[in-house]
Amino acid sequence: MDTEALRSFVRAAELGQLQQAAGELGVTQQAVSKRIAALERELEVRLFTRTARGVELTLDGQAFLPHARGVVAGVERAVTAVRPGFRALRVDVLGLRSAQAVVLHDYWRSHPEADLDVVTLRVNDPRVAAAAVAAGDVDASFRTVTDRAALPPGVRMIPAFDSPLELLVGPGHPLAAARTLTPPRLRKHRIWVPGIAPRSEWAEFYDQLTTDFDLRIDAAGPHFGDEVLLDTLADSPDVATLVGARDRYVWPVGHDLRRIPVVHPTWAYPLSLLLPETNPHPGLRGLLTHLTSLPALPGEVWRPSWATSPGLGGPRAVTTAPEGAERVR
Amino acid sequence: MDTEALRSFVRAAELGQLQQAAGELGVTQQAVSKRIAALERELEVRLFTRTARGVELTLDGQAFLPHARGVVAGVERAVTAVRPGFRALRVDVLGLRSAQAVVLHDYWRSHPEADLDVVTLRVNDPRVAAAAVAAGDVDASFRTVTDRAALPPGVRMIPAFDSPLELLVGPGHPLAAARTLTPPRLRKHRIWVPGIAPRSEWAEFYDQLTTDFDLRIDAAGPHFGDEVLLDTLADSPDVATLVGARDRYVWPVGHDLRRIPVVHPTWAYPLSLLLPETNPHPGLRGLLTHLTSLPALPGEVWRPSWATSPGLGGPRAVTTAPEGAERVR
DNA sequence: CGTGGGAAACAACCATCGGTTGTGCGGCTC
DNA sequence: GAGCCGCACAACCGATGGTTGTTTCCCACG
Repeated sequence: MDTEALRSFVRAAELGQLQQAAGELGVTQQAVSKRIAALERELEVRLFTRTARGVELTLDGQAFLPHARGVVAGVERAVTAVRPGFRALRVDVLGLRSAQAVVLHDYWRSHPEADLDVVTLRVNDPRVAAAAVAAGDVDASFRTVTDRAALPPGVRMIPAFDSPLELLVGPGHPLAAARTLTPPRLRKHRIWVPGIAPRSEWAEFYDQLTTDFDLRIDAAGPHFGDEVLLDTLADSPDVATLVGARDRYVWPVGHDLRRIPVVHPTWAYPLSLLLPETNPHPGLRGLLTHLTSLPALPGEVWRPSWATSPGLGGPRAVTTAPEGAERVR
Repeated sequence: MDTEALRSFVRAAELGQLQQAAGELGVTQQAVSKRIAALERELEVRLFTRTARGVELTLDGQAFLPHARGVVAGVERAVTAVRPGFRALRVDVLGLRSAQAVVLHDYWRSHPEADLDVVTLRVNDPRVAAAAVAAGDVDASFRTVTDRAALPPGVRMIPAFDSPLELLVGPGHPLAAARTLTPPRLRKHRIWVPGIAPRSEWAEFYDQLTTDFDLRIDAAGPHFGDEVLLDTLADSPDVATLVGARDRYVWPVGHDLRRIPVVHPTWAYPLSLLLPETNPHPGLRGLLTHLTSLPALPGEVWRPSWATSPGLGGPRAVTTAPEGAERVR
């Protein structure tokens, strides 16, 4: 079935004339007549009764019309969904349960009219994500490239928001009862953060954390999925892990895991957003505004060196970074 | 855009292979490849990345897929909406505000899963409606053919339900304050029922009513629409009309019209249903069951002669007419 | 490191389709 | 009854979408 035929049918039904419909569609009356005839042949029903001054819907035609309209509208949406420059804002996140996705969800809930596509590129290397941004495959990506030289031309990186870390432990862990924790209390406890790719920004983050606070962070070993991690934590009396405060984790009620904020200082993982320097998606503006409106972390905050080095935008509070938003057209 | 191409795209995306998709669709791999290529050319984006062991959706492909699914499903629905034997049950009513439509609406509300199309044939002659039933254009029609010989072959008529009449008057009418009315009290009052086609079953109904109860029913004159009728009633101190108790009429609050039931006896307009004798629509069964489950009119009931003559099914209560339903396959 | 296999793309060919112009036909309208 | 309006039919033609045969590419495996 040809969607052009459906379009012709809808227009002809609305106008009550093949002639006029043909004119609007930029083809001859005969072409429209053939399209309708083909449709009728395919459906094996008559859609129009032909009268002296046009056409009139049969009952079958009346029943068919709303469906045809729906299909035509669907095709329209389908095309605009991928049309470069018109499609929905497409933002890459690390995972659908990450704090990034939560923030995006919040944004969408407060701006339901925003056309937003949340995708996961399924690549680890942030440089690959940056390349995807450069190529226009995605309009923005919540990734951090710690080495500015690795940023492809045409892509810039701006601070997005700080994700505070929490300790996640099972009920048998010695720290399980704490309401909050300060870094010194975590010394000598084993912190297990599996699946950290070597030389990634996460590896660097935990390296600095380990050094600055004299911790035992075990970032080695493959990650077999959140389920395995959570199962292990639930049963273990001495293993803990770190998660973002806004990351979504779900576990069976029996696990009885505890999330304990770390304070004095709060450990903040600074999330960045990669976006094209030129011709950013118009929908980005709203997202950036939303990001700048997020409240800053309260109290004393620790960040990794790259977030405080002037080479990458300097140590500026997220709440006072309007330039990033303003520079977007 | 060709919906076959969309179908191929969806299937290929699900299977991750053009080859298999081609097999399922009954065409060669090359055909599917060309369809996808055409789609990509039309959309000006790549939908798949080609790998050694199949295809994988690009981000654009991922964004496009749900829309493509929607369109394919829409086409499916559109086709079944008119496919003879599979389409929704299509019932003709005199008007969307008539008691018939109200009953159908009740039926649909109690059976939301029933696929029901309520249509108005926009013809006055019940024989034309009967012909539409015979031709299969509609599956049933709430019409009454008083002369059995006028029923086309293959169409039968069964009693549907009785519609009790009420007097509709303006606030200035002498009967406006009555809670109920008996026929003798209506004598000498002018009852205006415009738009009755001569020799129609409605004309016959009012003829018999006039004769049996010695009324002044003025059934002449064209009907300029309910608005005109209601406006006239609202202002007139001596004009009344008859409406079905379940007919939906709406008027401005200022009109202050009154609906007054007629009792001892209740005047019942017997509604009938025309339906094909053979191969009725499967959905009809549920509707007929619903009709037989409607409560009979309470008290003393008057009906026109054709509803009580044995030639057309005899005087039987609607509530005791299961044969009609049972005989439907 | 070459090789075989699997999957998609490319090429050539052909029937069909969808578009065009030209013409016929049936109902209104005057 | 003549003219007009609007749709259908006919003939024609380039584009399209299908086929078979062949090539290319990537990966796995010996």
